[in-house]
Amino acid sequence: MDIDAISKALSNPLRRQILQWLKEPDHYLPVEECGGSFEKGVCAGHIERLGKVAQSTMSNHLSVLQQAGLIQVQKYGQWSYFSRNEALIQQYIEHLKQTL
Amino acid sequence: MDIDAISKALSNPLRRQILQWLKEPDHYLPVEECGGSFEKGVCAGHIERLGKVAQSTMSNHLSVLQQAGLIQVQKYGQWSYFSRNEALIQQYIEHLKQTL
DNA sequence: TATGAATATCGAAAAAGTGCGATATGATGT
DNA sequence: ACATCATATCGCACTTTTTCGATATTCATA
Repeated sequence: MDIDAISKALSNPLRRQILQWLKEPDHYLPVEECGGSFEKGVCAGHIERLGKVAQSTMSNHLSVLQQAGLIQVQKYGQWSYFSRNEALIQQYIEHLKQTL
Repeated sequence: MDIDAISKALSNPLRRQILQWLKEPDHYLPVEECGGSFEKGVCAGHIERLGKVAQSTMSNHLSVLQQAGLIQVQKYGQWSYFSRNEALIQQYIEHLKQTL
């Protein structure tokens, strides 16, 4: 668990927002467009439409979250499905409870 | 509770370290030099000696932590005694548990 | 009042983060 | 093969963060 990478990833408001979107995608996104379910995660394009930034910017934020381990990617064809790494998120909160 | 200010404050490794030092000052600092106890907190000079950065740099980090509300200052004469704001720290962890 | 000690603030330089458009990559469909 | 769509990466500008030395402030004391 890379505390520094996680802390930095969480220091950006849009990246925190992305984690919220991924938590309950059906509250924010039309499930029909995502293969009928969010089981595999949410594809980058949908997240991009929610955050009002350029495609390359969003791609970069997703990459930062991924490198910190907070989200995972599964690729199906030309789509990238992002989902939260709940285990790591819990582990990080637990770490804060112990050390912060 | 300013989530953004707290997140940014915690995104720096030295500032996280400072919070640890303040958590158990007697593990790191000589209590004799601090008026016989750490009840009021720890004075800036002691923290400066632990972190190997310039005095102005440390002063700035302490200021960032303070503006986020994570630590408090009490001034006695020419000394500034810093201590953790445990209530806010707990509140922040609780917030993460709910929203992250 | 002059000196020193503890801390804060200022100004500048370097480093890191953020954002965008353009381009590249890689899969899909015609 | 070619055009298209989804996503990633590149190059660059802009902003913010980090750090430092120098200076200011504030209090204590000779």
